[in-house]
Amino acid sequence: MLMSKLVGERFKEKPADCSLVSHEFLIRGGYIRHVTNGVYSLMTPALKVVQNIENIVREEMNKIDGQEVLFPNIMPKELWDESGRYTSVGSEMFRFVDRADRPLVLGMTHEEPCVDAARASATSYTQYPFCMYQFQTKFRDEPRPRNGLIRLREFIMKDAYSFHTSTEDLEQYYERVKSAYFRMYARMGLGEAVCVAGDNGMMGGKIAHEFTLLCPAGEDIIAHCSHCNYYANSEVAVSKVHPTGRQPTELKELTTTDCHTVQDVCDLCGGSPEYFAKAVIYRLQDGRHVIAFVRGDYDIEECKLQKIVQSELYEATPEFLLKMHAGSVGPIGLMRECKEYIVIFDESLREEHNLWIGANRKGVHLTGFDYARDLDYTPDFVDIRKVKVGDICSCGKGEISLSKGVEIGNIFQLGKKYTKPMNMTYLNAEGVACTPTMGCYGLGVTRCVASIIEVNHDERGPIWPYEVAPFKVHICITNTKNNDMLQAGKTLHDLFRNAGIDVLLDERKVSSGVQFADADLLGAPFRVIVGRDFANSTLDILERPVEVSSKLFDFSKVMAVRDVFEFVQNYPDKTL
RNA sequence: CGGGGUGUAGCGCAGUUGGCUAGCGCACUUGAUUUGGGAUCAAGGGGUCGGGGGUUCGAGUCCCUCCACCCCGACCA
Repeated sequence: MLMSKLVGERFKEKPADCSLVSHEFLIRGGYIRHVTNGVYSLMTPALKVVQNIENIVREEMNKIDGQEVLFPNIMPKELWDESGRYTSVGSEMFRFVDRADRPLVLGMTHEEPCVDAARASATSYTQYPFCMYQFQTKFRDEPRPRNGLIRLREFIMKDAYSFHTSTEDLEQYYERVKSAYFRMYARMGLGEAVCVAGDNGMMGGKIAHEFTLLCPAGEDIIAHCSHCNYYANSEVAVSKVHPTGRQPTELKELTTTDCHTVQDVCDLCGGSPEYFAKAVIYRLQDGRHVIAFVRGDYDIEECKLQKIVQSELYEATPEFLLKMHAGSVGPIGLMRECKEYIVIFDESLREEHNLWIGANRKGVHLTGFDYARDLDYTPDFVDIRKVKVGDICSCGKGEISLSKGVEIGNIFQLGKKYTKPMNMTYLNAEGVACTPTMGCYGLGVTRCVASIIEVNHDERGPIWPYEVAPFKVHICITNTKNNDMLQAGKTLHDLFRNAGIDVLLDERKVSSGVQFADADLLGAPFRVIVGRDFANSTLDILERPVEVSSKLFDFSKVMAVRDVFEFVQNYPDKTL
């Protein structure tokens, strides 16, 4: 490829509105072009990275017996009615009608067409297990796309679906996929990715893991243990609390006029947040409210609470807050459950015997609360809190710390969530009709492009790992008026191109500074410079980003060009 | 969906209480001099000022309305 013909502008200035380096370099390097909210055109360099990632993923999926397919993007409403997701997923799905007013959807994930295809033919247990996968554009009407290729409304994903005749078989395959994922990420330069326990979200099923790249650009919070190998998304992360060890005492009243928060009461009365049973109130789908008590130094993890109450959570109504004396809500006098509300206690309160609570009267709190003595029922303590730095890991030995992470893949054990409602069955060895169990495995290809840059760059641009690099070799000719130099560059270019190695030749009549800056943005792992040392019959070869490692090659004979070629081809670390 | 903001050349921006032919930097074209880290000089090309409507002798500027995009939040495999 000739640099003068490469479509896509490169910029010197950092564009406004780029808070991530990957976003900045993708725009500045001419990799992507913004089209509309959360939608980009992928120019040649970006598409080459996508294709290189796809090739890695394809190889690894084939190694675990995946078969590549392509499901459609346009699907009829009826198919999504079968699984119940036409109504359950909400406005994240793009919906439209055709000329005959038939309702259609754009694919945001492909369990439905996959089950539809599989159920037609996989009717005998002898055909199991099997796995189908595809690379497909997904459409999701995200509330807030952002950060370049990290969060898009239209993006490329590898999604895979496996079918099994037993849970054990699914679990075994699940582990094979896990290993394959680690191999894929290592090959594409995301070797630091970790596998974390995750939420199953809209996919359903019980067991779910996410592959997460721990880096500051991430939008997820990942908890991990300093001792064991525990990693979990904070949405589902569990921990043990340090009990305060405070001793039982009598109930006493505190006057807390104008106190609205735990901190207000602490400031006025000298307490500490962990003394409190704090009330957090949400409204439920059925119109009732949930009053969730958690120790004052913790916050509610809404994802966990939603699962406990089996409902979405909404903001509490002002009427209810007024009636309950929000700011002074406490457990004494509340029923466990009634027509208006339900009460839930977090585990962090189980060991506490001298809690500060609201008195359910404006401007009054109580100290010395002991649920065993002061409630006429024993609460069911459940885990609804966000883990916190310094918590004890469930292993009992390590401490929890929190990091940001980008979710670059996820795997789910779906069970029969789709196969059952969609009436997929096979006959087992006894001739009995059974419902297969299913797993699904996603990997965000476009998101990986951005993630690779996040962890492989310097201040001048991306440094692509060899296997995903859009161009493996970037040849700069610093004086294109010199015909010999031009010819040497072209010879080398043709050599690489004819060997099937992606190569870029910068033969533009621009200053070397412009060439080098553009080369930095395009991030080829090797750079060959036909320049000032050409007069001494030598070429420079650089590996990004270490300019000091430049190596000079004798260029006095044509054979020496081949030396450069072989050097790059045989470079020991090129697959790193 | 709530709060805030921005729309003027490919990109980044200026444009005063309404005023004359709509400007600047980068990029682009041509010529000359440069050529190992984003060169210099000269001459050029490129605009429905987001769309529509209104006020006015006159609108990039004021009013109404619609749209798009960005940021914060809610939300979210």
